[in-house]
Amino acid sequence: MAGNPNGNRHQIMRPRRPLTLRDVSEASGVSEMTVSRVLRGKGDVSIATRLRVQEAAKRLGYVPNKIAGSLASSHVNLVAVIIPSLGNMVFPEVLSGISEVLATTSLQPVVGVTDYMPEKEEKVLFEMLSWRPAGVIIAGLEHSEAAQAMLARAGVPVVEIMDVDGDPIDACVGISHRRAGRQMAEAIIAAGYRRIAFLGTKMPLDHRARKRFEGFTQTLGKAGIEIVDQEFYSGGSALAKGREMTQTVLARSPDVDFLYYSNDMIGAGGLLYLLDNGVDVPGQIGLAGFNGVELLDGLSCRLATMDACRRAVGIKAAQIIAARNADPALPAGEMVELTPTLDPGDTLLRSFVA
Amino acid sequence: MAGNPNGNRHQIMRPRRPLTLRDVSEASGVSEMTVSRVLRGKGDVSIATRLRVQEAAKRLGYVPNKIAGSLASSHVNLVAVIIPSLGNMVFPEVLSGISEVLATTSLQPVVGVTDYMPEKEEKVLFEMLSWRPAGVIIAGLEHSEAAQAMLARAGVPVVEIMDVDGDPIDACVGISHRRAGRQMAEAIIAAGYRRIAFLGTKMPLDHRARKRFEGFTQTLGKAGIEIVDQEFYSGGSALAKGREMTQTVLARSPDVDFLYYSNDMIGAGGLLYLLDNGVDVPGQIGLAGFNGVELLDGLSCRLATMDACRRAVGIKAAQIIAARNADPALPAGEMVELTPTLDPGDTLLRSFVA
DNA sequence: TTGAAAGCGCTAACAT
DNA sequence: ATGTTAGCGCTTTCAA
Repeated sequence: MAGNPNGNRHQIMRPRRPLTLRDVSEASGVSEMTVSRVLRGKGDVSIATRLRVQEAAKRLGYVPNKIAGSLASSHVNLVAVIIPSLGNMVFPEVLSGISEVLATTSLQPVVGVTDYMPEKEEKVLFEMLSWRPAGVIIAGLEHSEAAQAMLARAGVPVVEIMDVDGDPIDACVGISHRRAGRQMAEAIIAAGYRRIAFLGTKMPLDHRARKRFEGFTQTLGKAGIEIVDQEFYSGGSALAKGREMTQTVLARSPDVDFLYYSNDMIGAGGLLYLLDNGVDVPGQIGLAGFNGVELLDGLSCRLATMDACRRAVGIKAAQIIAARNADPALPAGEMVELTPTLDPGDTLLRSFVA
Repeated sequence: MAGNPNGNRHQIMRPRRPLTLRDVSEASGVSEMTVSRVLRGKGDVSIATRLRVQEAAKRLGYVPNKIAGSLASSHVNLVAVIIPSLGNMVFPEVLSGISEVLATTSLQPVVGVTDYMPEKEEKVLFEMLSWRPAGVIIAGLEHSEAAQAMLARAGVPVVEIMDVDGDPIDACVGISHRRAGRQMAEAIIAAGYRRIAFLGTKMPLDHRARKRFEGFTQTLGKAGIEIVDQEFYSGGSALAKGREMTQTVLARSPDVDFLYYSNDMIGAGGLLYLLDNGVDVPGQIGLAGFNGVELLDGLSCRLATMDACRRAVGIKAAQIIAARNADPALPAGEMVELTPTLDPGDTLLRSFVA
């Protein structure tokens, strides 16, 4: 420092090899073991050594190698989160609940996306398990046999989320989509609608939408009502698709009085279409979607919907992982069924009965 | 198998220790090394041994340990992707471009979210670098000094995305937001609007929105026009916020004739508000947003916008990482500026001049 | 409070 | 085509 006539040449050539604990050890004159203790904040280290080590680590720009650390300690702070998609607003909200909780722990979420494809789910799961995560949060209860076997053998907490209609491998947090479909059917019937159409995603891929549909038609059936028409879609902008599908259904079945959509975005598209065409909503035609997508707050007319408790699901799932991680002796198989609330918005006539 | 009178008791007790290569080796009677070769598909292994090993691995349910593998080979197939948010439609689309390209390689994206907070970015980056990823894709050109130092020292390809207005550390893929702001200003002026307001996110956090704003006001200034009013927001549903902000601005500055929004969602909220209130769009008031959010296709009136080339950015960034990963001798510092296209939609009067 | 030795589960490099 | 040896960079365990 004092009087060091170092010229202003370029920085010292950096070694292109990543720094190791040993580099910090040599730079600070402290054993590797003690450096490791300082950097992890474990064990008793004198304040003096601690400072020397920290200074050296910072000066060198040392970034610990978690690969080596995890191998040595057989502890990985990663939680695998496997979801079908990031392209709609539903899973990002689950994620945000998960992140929020894990941020209070030493755990970190790692996200894998399956695009609703079982083979891809299997692949992503295998890939993630090969990093030996501390836990797995995975959407849905339907998985290939291989995937189920992997989850069962993983030896870490597994939380299946979003759905409770089925047999969980371990823990489970979600809502009953069958019940949600039934509840919506009841509300629609109570409001006096009778000629009801269903508009949804192509469903073999989306088990939750399928279960809602099943619960829905089942309850209608008990009331002696049959779906008047149905229409399915796959790709594209959901809003535009909702418009198209609605137009198609109305052309084919001009006498429908209710449209039940498998998600809010296509529902909103349908709503906009009807309003543009001067249809009396909810007098002539009522509508309902599913999810409680906050994104749509701000439409001139609020679509009836049912909240899927997405954030709450993420929070609870992460809490289970965190708790079991902190205390592996905790019992497995926790089951949490959340209760979605029906929001009639402006597109579902209020019924006279409660 | 034949004649084995095993009762139907529960499955064999599974050892709660994860399986290792050694287990597969013993089960198949093949050396660990050869098992390793089979499982990685590297090196010459006779078809017979290959089959024996694969059978054993599948039967046992062996999942390789990438932690050990990566440590031994010092190759990690992870690409760190660091973005500000998953809650709007912009970054998921970038991600999908990245995934699409990486899916054709052995690399895998791992996503970290910063919530537009520099400290969090630093933390997430440190955390991800400690897994020694094969590359880093990170949004923006503005990072804390510490973050810049980490990126520069990481020893792997770094691609800064979404923005080209600044000094990249290594490679860079994006659009010029200053230019985008200027271009939009030119179009608005050409269309004859003069009393222009700006409505946006609170900007210190969002450098790209800030740069658009700067380019925008700069070009207006050259034409002797000053922003009539401005309004900023932070949380909440963007659509609803767009409504609110628009109402606020109109109340405060009833004579505005153009509203420039920092993103499409709030722009759409504003548009819906104006239409609900019978304002003549784009005659009395014109509007424009930014991003080219496909989600909004399906609104009765198409908002003028500018495509941020999100998918293309993701694709190009991933290609750079993949190429440099395949051939580390490739030159660093590649710079790709994409050209956004202005879509006047239905909310920006066509100008007479080209 | 600090250090030395052993090894986590796998793969590179070198046999054979 | 297959096996053997020596680590990868860290942490655990034990000793001082």
